[in-house]
Amino acid sequence: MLDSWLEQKISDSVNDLLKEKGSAQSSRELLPKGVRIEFPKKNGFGDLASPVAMHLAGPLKMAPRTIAVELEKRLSLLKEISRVEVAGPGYLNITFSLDFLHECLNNLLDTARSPVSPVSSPKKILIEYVSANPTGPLHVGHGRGAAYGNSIARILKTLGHEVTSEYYINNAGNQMDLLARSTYLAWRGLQENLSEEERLKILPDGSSYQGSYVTDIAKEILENPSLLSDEERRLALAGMEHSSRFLGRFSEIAEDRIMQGIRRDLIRFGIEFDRYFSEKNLHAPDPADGKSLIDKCLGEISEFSRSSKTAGEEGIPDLFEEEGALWLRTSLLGDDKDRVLRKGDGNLTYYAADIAYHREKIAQGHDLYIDVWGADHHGYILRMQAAMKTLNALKGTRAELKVALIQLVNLLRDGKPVGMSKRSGDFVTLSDVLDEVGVDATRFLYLTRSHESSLDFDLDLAKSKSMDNPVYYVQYAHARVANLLKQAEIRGIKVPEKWTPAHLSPLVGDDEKALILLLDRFDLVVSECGSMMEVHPLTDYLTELAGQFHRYYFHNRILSPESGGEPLILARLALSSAVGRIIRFGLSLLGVSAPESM
RNA sequence: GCGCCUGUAGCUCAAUCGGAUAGAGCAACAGCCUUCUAAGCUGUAGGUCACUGGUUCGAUUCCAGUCAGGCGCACCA
Repeated sequence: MLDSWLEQKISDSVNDLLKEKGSAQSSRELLPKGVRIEFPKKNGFGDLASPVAMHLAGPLKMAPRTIAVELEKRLSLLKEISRVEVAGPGYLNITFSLDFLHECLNNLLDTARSPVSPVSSPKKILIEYVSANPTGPLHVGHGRGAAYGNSIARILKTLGHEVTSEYYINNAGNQMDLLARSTYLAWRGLQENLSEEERLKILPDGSSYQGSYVTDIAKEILENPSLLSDEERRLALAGMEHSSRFLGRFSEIAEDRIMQGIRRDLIRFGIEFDRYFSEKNLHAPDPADGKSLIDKCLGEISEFSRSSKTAGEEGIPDLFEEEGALWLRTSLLGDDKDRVLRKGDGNLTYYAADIAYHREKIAQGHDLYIDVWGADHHGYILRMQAAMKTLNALKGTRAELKVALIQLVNLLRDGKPVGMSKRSGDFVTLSDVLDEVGVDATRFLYLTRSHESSLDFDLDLAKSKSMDNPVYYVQYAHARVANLLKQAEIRGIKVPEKWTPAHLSPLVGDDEKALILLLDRFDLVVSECGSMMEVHPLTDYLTELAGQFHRYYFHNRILSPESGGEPLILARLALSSAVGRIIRFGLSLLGVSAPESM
């Protein structure tokens, strides 16, 4: 809040200066990116600093230091600022008055106000994440996408956006067929010794899903007679000749059980979706006209391609038929080649379904669509962006699509990578990791790095309850604050219902000032997370805040100061509880608990 | 071959969409518990920001090229 306040004041001063110079221009015109405010890393450069005089030097044709001195004259008149210094090539180093800092801290203590200010123009956002195929339990890679997507959603919501979250269930296509066959194979295997020949009939290319969950589902089907009809069971036992009559049932049951497991893992991980969207719904024919949503979508694009003058040019891909297939001209947007929607054999591609899915998204009228994908899908981004252009053009919408790619997770134990092969079934599931290290550490550690960097997830570190482990470091700071307030109560210290700046006036130490400045920055950190679509600035910030508080706590006897009496005790308690509040709030955005004691 | 991500201290990573002397945490070394939680704190040491050019008042940041690692390049999903 201090930064936006200062930005405004400097902007005013610049306008004032321009007016005096007889210029018709405004600060906004000369500084399209706004007045830059920096947080000096080192002491001695003021509380906040701005290089704005350097930025203005070019357009105004004046020396940066001359501009800085002019701005200094105006800024130093403000009672909120105790000192302005022109330094280096033309920096403005600003030091705030203590009264003003106390006022800011008082705002942070006011539980009626959110410590995060809302964005000026809230958007309607749909975020799709996880969307793991229902062919097996969530693994550690999915977990990272889940933690990221969920925290971004929480952050955007806190910033005042209207956020809906969605999970796309890829339950149509070959991999579901393979799952059904794998389950069927396991089910047969439980009842008889299958010949190699029979196995090959069930799984012609030999590969299958082999995790223990497949056997579990097969066992359940075997032990619960009501899952299959007598007819289905009879045909299934007879072999693959009538597979079309029973494989669908195996597929349904397997998908249902796996999705149940996925939902259970997600809830345990602190994640609930507003909606699950099933790919099957896109393929199902509408009883009214016999057409599926995909048919309708392709029909619309096809009609648009014929009738619209812009289709096929100006970066708006159109639809065309060639070599017996149906294509979208994605090469218009720099794709290596055009992409197939309906194959020569008449079957639809995954891409076609995904376009229809995004058409359904657009129909809901959001401003921004966020898709969170694994990094291995990056080749798909251009294609999807191309389809969005076409959809926007034909729908007359301006929906924006942002894709966040989540890089790989390397799971380490004893410093060595843990193998994760889905085929052999020995991969580590999210659930295993949660059993071993818990939800809090898992979520926090997933979010300590930019999603664009691959992440080493050290199981031993995650488990360790020591200072190496940032999540304990941060949570411990919160527990310390809670304990201080409890101790104060035990000692009969009465904490006021509502704090006022007068309560805070004893806070004059350098470390106290620094803590207030750091607390004040929280607002900006969260808003940056939102605009950059990154979560790790928040985990970094919380670690820094916790560290600064631990140091403060160590060096200052909060409940029994050397001197200063009750007013100082109260003031320090106020500062501590502000720290507690911000840590609690920040952890909640990460989906991590803030314990009262540890 | 083409595309995307990454290259910063011994290790894992930051660096506020071009700014001041590039910062943390581990690990190493030297210290601090009669106290509101030592799950903590203090100090020392550690760097050719992969390399080479370019853009400008200024580059770890932007551009081009080179090298290295990861991932992806289907009428699969």
